[in-house]
Amino acid sequence: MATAYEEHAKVFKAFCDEKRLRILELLRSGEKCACVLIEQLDIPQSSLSYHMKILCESGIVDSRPEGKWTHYKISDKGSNEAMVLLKAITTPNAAAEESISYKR
Amino acid sequence: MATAYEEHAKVFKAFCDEKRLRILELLRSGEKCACVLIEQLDIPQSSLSYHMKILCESGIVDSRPEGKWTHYKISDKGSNEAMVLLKAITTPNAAAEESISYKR
DNA sequence: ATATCATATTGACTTTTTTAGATTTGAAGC
DNA sequence: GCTTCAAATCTAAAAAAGTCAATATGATAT
Repeated sequence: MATAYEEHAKVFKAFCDEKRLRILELLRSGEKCACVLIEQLDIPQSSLSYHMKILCESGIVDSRPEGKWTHYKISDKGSNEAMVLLKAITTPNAAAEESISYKR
Repeated sequence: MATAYEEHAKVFKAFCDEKRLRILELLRSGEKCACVLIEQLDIPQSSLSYHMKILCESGIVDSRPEGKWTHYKISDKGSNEAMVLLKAITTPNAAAEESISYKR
């Protein structure tokens, strides 16, 4: 059973790798076929597939199989959820503020 | 020389580890001394120090040395920059939209 | 200056992540 | 059916990240 922390970490792992950031940059200009990503990034097919799996499982990217091809695009829903999560993680918890900040 | 992608990846690495997320959760309730974090997380001192270094270098956490102690807190500036960066990474690039999405 | 305490750094080790060739799967066309 | 092509999975190896005891550093107190 994954903790909430592990679940959250998984989301941000999408943004922790240089190759995945380059993939997202390419997808910012619209939906792309895997073949285009492989060509533009100049990486092996298995490597792209590995990173796309991570991006899709984190919810940041959606895949749309169409015949032999798979098209990928940035997920509005996933992106917004990541924004909300990041905000939640870094926003002071007012109710708990002013609690003890050091021992003794 | 680090690429922009590497720089950006570094920011999100702050949120990619379960322990660091637990540290941030503790800091949401206000500034904390390292001693408190060690006690609450039940991890060795060197382990906390390792994670605090990553959090501080990513800009998400600020440290404030005070005599023998060091106090840590979430950085508003760093958090906001991470939000802006995440938004930029996942927002469609209107100018480049509708470009070629597959070969041939 | 010596002792003490808090944090940082080092080094050896383990675990996790990433890489890339080989193989498999699955859909389309013949 | 068989062939072709795209993508996913497998496998082993390399690289990166995390762990933790031991040591070093740096500030305070005596």
